[in-house]
Amino acid sequence: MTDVARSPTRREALGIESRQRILAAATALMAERGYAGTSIAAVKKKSGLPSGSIYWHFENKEALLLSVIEQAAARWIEALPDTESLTGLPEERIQTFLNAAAQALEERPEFIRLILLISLERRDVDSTSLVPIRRARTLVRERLTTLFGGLLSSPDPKSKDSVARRFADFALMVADGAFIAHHLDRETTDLRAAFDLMRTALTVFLDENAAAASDV
Amino acid sequence: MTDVARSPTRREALGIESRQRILAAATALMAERGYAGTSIAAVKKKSGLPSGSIYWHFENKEALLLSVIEQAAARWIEALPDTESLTGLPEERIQTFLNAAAQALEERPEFIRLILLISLERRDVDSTSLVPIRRARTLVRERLTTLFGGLLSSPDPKSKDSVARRFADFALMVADGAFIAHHLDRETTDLRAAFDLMRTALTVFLDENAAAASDV
Amino acid sequence: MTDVARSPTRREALGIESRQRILAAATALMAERGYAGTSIAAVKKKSGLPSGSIYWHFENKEALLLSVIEQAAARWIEALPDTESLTGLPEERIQTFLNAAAQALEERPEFIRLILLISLERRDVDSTSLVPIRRARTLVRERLTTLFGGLLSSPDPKSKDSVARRFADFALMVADGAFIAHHLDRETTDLRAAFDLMRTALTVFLDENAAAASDV
Amino acid sequence: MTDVARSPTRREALGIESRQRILAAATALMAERGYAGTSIAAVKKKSGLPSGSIYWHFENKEALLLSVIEQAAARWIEALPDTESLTGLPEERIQTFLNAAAQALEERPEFIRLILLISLERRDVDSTSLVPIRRARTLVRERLTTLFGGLLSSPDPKSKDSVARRFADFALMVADGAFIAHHLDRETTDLRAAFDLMRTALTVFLDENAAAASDV
DNA sequence: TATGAATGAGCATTCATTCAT
DNA sequence: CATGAATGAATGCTCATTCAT
Repeated sequence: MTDVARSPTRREALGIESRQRILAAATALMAERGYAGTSIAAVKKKSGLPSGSIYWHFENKEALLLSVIEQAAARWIEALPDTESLTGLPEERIQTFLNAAAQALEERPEFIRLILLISLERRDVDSTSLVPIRRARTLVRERLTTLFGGLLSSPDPKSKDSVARRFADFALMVADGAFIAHHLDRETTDLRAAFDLMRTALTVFLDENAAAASDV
Repeated sequence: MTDVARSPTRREALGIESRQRILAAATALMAERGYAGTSIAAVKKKSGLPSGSIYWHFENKEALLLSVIEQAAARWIEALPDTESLTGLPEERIQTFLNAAAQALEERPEFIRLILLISLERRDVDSTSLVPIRRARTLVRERLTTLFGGLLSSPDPKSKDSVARRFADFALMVADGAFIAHHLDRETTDLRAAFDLMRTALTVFLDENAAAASDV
Repeated sequence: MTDVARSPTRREALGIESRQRILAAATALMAERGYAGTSIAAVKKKSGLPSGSIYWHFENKEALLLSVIEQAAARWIEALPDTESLTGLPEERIQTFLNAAAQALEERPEFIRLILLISLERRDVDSTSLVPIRRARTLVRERLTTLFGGLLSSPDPKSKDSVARRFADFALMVADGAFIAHHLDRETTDLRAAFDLMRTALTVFLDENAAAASDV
Repeated sequence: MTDVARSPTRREALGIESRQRILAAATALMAERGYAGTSIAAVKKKSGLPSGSIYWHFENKEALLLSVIEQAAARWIEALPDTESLTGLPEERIQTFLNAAAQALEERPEFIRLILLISLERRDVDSTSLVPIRRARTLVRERLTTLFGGLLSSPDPKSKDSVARRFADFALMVADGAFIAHHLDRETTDLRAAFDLMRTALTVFLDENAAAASDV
């Protein structure tokens, strides 16, 4: 008896849609005003579903937040290009990856906004909501580490990985910082220029690394 | 003996101290839990002063937030070294400045935390609280621009300023991003390493700029 | 069996009863102490229902006041006899009507008390609550005008209506004034005597009118 | 040793003026919004004097109300003509008196408004504030009784007084009712017409009384 | 005589949550 | 699966009043 994925009944499908509507409303509100600033009444109003339904689908407000973050984190990861799909010269691969990241930042700022806001707001209150956030960030860092590792030319795999990791951390920092700058000083900030500068920096690091490696 | 600027009476001095106690409590709480997450009851409990007194010193919660931010922004600026006090070679100056910035980040993280949290949380609610934040950031950016301008060697002052400004933006981004990384992935993040990487990047940019300038 | 106007479920019936309990408590309190003098806590205590329930049934205190007034106005009108039901000689009809009015005043003074108090207290604050009051008074004035119109004997319908209207205004004034006298100087005031005097006055007016009409 | 009314010192005069300013502000506010609807903060704002000063001049809010009412009642009585000053035929005397009353109603509605509002609002809370109100009304009723008594021609002084008293009560009722009508249905109410009607009624009563007296 | 600062009880209202249907 | 009614704790804020100066 195989576990055949039976298609949901009409009733179930309706339930799934309701859940999704609540999740979408909560995501938008929490990304805008934070967790404490988002009332169940506001979610009810925005989703169009009665508050009772919200508590049918989610145990409580905390659980709703967790689902919101999990979904947002999953989508954030989906938006980033897979490192394996990148080809060409090192500089080209970096360029492609950073372009994709900058584009994701510009087009779907709500996810990063949500992640940053919640992680700042909830750190000392309840850290369970930070788990999926950390998991997602770790995944992104690993992807970046893999990318840089593939571009470095050190003979020592251990030091290579360490250098790649440092580059990855640096890239993530610039991305976060760029988002905040874009968010806070939108008029005076040129997001693309910042990513260009980062690309230059990373390319230079790579070149230095290549030179150091050939010295050996 | 003219009656200029009479010193405050005992009662007035007490009032000033009360105000300061409320402000300190509110700053700590809002930096930790955000604006919406900080209740007046919590401020009352933490400051030890009755809620009526809070409303005697501040018109409402919004006004309290504004005062909190203004004080935090002022202290944040005070903590940063003045560019004029920096001496030595370009690399040394950058190093000194970044060291001071990293130290401020490590020792007094609450101010940046507050600034980032509030600017994310309140953006779409009420932007008046963002005014002192933007003012402080602009001041820091200008200080950085001056620093880099003094180290660049372009003959064209206009392009020099433009380059210095881009470097300043970049540095601020890395600083913000570093704070977030430090905050979110404390175990896996090496703040000093990130600032070292930024220093390297900036030094390389400067060298490239020097080379480009001598080409002319 | 069509599904028209289904009877309320047990829960719904309970809700209606709750609403009615709140309304009754608020009516009694507001008629006694006015709008500003009636706290939600007092309504909660008197009705026995939690404050949250009050806000479930009424949007806010203002809306509760409006409902209170609407209900009171409706009952006030119900208490007054319909002019069409009056028979007999003019003097008898007037007597019957005034008796009913005096009785209503004595038995259910709360409604007039509420109407007078609120209309004095809220005039310059928010006049929406005066709308149902004005509507009710207009209806009473029209009923009185009809009554007097039926008793007058002027050949000119226009002047007849104008005279009837003046009599109606006058009767309403004496009724209001009688209530206040009854309220303020209860010991020294004889409500029935006042209504008797009014009846005499109105009868005399009618006679004068008849004489004037026959002169033509 | 006569009780020479020494003129107040400058300091005292200032105090009297402050007291008067507070009283004026409180009168206006309480006549508009009632006692419960008038906060000390509002009196402070309207009078321009600090709340501490209000409590220096008046023991508490209740005492302030009492002073407000006493002053208002005194002025209300002052505004009415003395019955002894009235001369001429009975009808003329009534006309003069009612004209003065109607004028007072139109020109200084705040006093009646205050008296009616407070007496409705405070009846069941604290009746001490009703004492000066009752005293003032009694005085007015007596003045009216004297006026009518002088116009009546009954040989029996006891019955004469009783009739005069009934007329006085009736006149007061119409006056109060006229004020309310003027207040509530200003557009549709003709205050002068109502007073004219009352005058007619009173004159008729007097004539009837004269006829009845001569019958004896 | 006057007053600005303070106080805690009380205010109207919203909150997250429960539950009978 | 869904929902409208209910609940009482907690919210931001105003209140009448006190008191050192």
